[in-house]
Amino acid sequence: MAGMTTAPEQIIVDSILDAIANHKLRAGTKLGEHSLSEIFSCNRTQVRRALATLTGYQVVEHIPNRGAFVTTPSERDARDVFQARQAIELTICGNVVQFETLPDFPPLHENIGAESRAIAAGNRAETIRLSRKFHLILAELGGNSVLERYLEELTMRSSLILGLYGGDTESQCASDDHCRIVAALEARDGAAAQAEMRAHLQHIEAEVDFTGARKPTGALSSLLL
Amino acid sequence: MAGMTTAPEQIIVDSILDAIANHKLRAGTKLGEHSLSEIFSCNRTQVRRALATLTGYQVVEHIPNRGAFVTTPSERDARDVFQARQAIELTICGNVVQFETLPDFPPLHENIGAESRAIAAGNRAETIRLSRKFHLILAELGGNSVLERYLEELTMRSSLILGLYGGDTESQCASDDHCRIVAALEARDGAAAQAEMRAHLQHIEAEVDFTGARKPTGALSSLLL
DNA sequence: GCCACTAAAATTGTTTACAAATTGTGTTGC
DNA sequence: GCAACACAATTTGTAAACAATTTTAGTGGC
Repeated sequence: MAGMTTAPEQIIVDSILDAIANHKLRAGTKLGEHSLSEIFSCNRTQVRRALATLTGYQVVEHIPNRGAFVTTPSERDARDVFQARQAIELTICGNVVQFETLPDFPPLHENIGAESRAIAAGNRAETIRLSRKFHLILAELGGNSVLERYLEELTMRSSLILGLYGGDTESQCASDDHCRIVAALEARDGAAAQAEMRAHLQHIEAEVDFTGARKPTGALSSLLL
Repeated sequence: MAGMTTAPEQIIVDSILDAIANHKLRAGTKLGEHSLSEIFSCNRTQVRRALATLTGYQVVEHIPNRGAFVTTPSERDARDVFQARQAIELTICGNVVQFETLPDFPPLHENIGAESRAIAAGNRAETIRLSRKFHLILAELGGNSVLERYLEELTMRSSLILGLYGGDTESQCASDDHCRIVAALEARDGAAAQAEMRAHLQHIEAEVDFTGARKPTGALSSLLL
C-alpha cells in the first residue's frame, strides 16, 4: 500500500466538499464536467461519478441536460436541516454519556484548542473546518454509524446555508459552546449536554438571515488548492 | 405527458426496493449487471446507475470487481437503524401535533384500514408494504423533507433486517400500534404519540433475533412481477 | 434599437467497444 | 484422490466515439 494513489473521484468529491464547507465555493455555481475533468486532469466518467455522489449528499443539484450546480438551499431546507441536526445530535449526546467505558475525549479537546487558536489567528476557513470537525468527532464517539453518516451530510448542508445566508460574525462563540458541551459530557450529565447542544444549534441557526439579499454566486476557479 | 414512460433506472430501483421491502429479495443476493439488464431489457449503463442509487440507500453493497449484493445488515447496523428511527420518528410526531392547521389524517386512516384487511386476508407482502407506507405518510405529514428522506432509507433497511433476522409472526399487532399513534396525534397529545411510537418501534425491534441461523440467501429470479 | 429566427459551438447524455479482474474448469503431478 | 497450476469464460471497469440537447452568436426584419 505504498504508492497507493487515492481514486480521482474521491479527490474530486473531497475537494468540492472542502471548498463548499469553507465557503470557497458558493451556492448556484455551475460544476461543468469538462472544466472539472481538466482541473483534476482525469476522465469525464470519473467527474460524472463524483457529481452523482455529491448529488446524493444533496449538496449538488442535477438538472437534466443542463448540468450540475452547487445546491441553493431554500428557507425551508434550512429549517429542516437544523431540526434534523437537533434530533440527531441530541441523541448522539445521550449515547456518549451512556457508555460504560468512558470514550476518549482528548480528540475533542485537541479540536477545541485548535479552534480557539484559529479564531485568535483570524483564520476564518480553518475555524469553519474545525467547527464542523468537532461535531463529526462527537458523532463518531456516539457510536451510531447511521447518525454519524447523516450528520456528515447535515453539517455539509449547514455550511452551504451559512455561506449563503449567514452573517460575517459567524461562529466566534462556537468554541465556548463546544467547551461547555464537552464539560457536560465528561461529567456524564446527559441532560445538561443536550441542553448545551440545543443552545449551540440555536446560536448557529440564529446567524441565518433570509431577509437580506443572497450573496452573489462565485465562479469555478477558487477550487484548486 | 401522455406516453411518458418512466425512466428504466427508476423502474429498476423501485422494483428492487419493492422486492427487498416485501422480502422477496434477500440479503446477500448478487445483483449481476448483465442479469438485470436482461430482466429489465435495458442498457447496462442504466443498471449501473440504478445500483449506484441503491448503494447510496445502503441497501446494496458494492464490492470492487466483484459486483453488487443486497446488503447483509450486521447486528450493530440493526441497533443503529432502530435508534435512528426513534430519534427521527419521535421528532416527526412532535411536528405533526404542532401545526396550527390540522394535517389531513384521512390518508393515515385509509392506510390502517387497508392494513387490517391485508392482515385478515393473510396477505403478508401487502401487510409489510402498507406497514412501511404508514410511517412514510406520517413522515410526509411531519413536513420535514430531511427527516422524510432519511426515514425512507431507514424503513427500507428495517425491512431488510426483519427479512433476515425477523420472526414469522411479524407485524400482526402493528395495525393496533398504528391506530393508537394516530389517535394520540389527533388528540394533539404529542407526548402520548411519542410514547406510542417508541413502544411501536420497540415491538418491531423485539422481533429481531440474532441467535438463530440467518435465513438462506435466495437467487435473483423472484424479481419479476 | 429591439425582437425573432437561424446556425454554430459547447455541453450533457448514451451507446459501443475495449481492457482488467475474477471465477470456474480442466489438466497435471504427486 | 487431492492439490496446485494454467487456461477459458464470465463479469466488472474504463474510455472513447457518437447522438441529443442547450446555449451562444450572428443575421435580418420591423
